[in-house]
Amino acid sequence: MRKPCCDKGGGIINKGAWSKQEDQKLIDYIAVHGEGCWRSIPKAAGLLRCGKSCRLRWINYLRPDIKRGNFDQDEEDLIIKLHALLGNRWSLIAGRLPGRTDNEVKNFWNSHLRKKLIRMGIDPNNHKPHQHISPRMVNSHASHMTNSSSSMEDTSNPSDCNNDERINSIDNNSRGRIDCVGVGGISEMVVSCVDHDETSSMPLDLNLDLTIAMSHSPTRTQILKRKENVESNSKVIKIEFEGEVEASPTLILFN
DNA sequence: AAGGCCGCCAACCGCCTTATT
DNA sequence: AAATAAGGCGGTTGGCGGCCT
Repeated sequence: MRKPCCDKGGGIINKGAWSKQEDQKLIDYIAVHGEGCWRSIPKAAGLLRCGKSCRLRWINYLRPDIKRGNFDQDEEDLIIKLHALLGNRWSLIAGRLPGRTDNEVKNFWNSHLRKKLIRMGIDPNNHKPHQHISPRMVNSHASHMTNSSSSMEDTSNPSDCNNDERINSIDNNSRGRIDCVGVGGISEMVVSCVDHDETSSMPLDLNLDLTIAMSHSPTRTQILKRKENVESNSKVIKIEFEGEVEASPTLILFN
């Protein structure tokens, strides 16, 4: 059997903020040996930390490919929309934002986006408008969220009024299907539930595999093609780009 | 200038899943 | 197949800095 991750017995384990020396030791060690068995890294690198702490420090702060600084409008929009689809699955959401970590996305959501949605009259938990907010206001909210990058936005689309209903349906019905519909590219994400008994008490288990292949050209992204596989009880949805359309790569899903 | 308040964010904690024996 | 360690994830906390009174 394996030994415990952290030596809770007697060894002295540092906690709290990392010093520059500790950071450097971890960087140096991983530069030579790569990421590997986190449990053995502290001892091997000469750190008085537990393996989990080393992993967290590396993943959230020291990794060279981390994109630091403010979130741009595209990223903000994407987080809001992915949160509507996935809920608090921060690692999944962060996976769609190159260079961002789950911790960073989570913090950004809790400190900025949640409050922003509340100010707009949107319940950040279910992305539904509060009772006193009219559907018109929701439309203007949707418009605001995408106007930075979407040239295909059409707030007069009556389907927009039902957007939050769809979002809610995937939150409450785990084994859902995402349909991409629209004219001239993907104009909206339609979430409908399939293979799920409304009356069952099955726990939420959103099994989505949103595989996105980027266009070879940075300025031209491609229309989504949806593939569906049925694996066990859940739908796995793979999304690839096919054909070309002018749009922001990160927002192609939601134009 | 000092103290209080608030927001941000790095880090910890504990639970769940996956891998290993 | 069962037990257990390791990894991964999301919720929460605590320290720090900036702003306000």
